[in-house]
Amino acid sequence: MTPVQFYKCLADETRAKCLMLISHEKELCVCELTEALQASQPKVSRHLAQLREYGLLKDRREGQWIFYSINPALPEWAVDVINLTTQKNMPFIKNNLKLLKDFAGRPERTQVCC
Amino acid sequence: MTPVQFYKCLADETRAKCLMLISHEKELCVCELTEALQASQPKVSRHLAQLREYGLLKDRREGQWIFYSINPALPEWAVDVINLTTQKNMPFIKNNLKLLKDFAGRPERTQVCC
DNA sequence: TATTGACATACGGATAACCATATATAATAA
DNA sequence: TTATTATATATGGTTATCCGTATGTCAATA
Repeated sequence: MTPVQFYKCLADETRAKCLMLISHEKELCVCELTEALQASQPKVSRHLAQLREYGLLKDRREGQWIFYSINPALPEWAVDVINLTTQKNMPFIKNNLKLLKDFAGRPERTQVCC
Repeated sequence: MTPVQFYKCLADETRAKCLMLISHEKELCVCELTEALQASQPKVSRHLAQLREYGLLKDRREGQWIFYSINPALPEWAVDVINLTTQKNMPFIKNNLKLLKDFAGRPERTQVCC
């Protein structure tokens, strides 16, 4: 993983917000992100697939849902960059967090994350 | 400056290496970066202009040379990201630092940087 | 003032990135 | 087994990004 590959993953609004929301919420499924971003399902899914392929996210299935979280195998500096970006740019995802909070269809988690 | 705008600046090898080399050396001129990156002058100049326009770099003229350094007006989190990336990815710029060190045509600095 | 060296910018053309739409898969429920 | 819900992938078109080449600008010097 070169720095350039890593930053290409962050250089798109959909991907950046997915990472920041997941960094903030620890774990989110595709439909939650679709709602929070007000984006189409294939669009969100495609970007999540890219983040998984590049090793930034990991996924786990629970019933019909697939939950995404930050890949613990990611280099420490990259995790630090994601968390720092999230903490210092909360206004960037403020509206998305509200949409997520107001989303009625959020699935129950039976397993605790991490 | 949104996080996405910032990371688009880092999502290109030429720009990422320019930022990392400047982060490491404090200040570099265009001809030094052109040599270190083994790239064409217009290519380097164009990317530096973009980094300046987005507020990541500042420039100062000294005679014929234009020296670029990290813009002190940049948000702290962004400076931290650049420095962290540089410190934790030295192998990525190792060859470029050697080319810079071996470059015979480096200009003298009459002013001290920063 | 003419020349040289350092740097910036303008202009196409090539490539990569992104998106909407349609369709496929996988689990669950009827 | 059929239908439904959640998610993934494939296809083609559009836009953005990047680059090489040519040229312009500015300062120093002859």
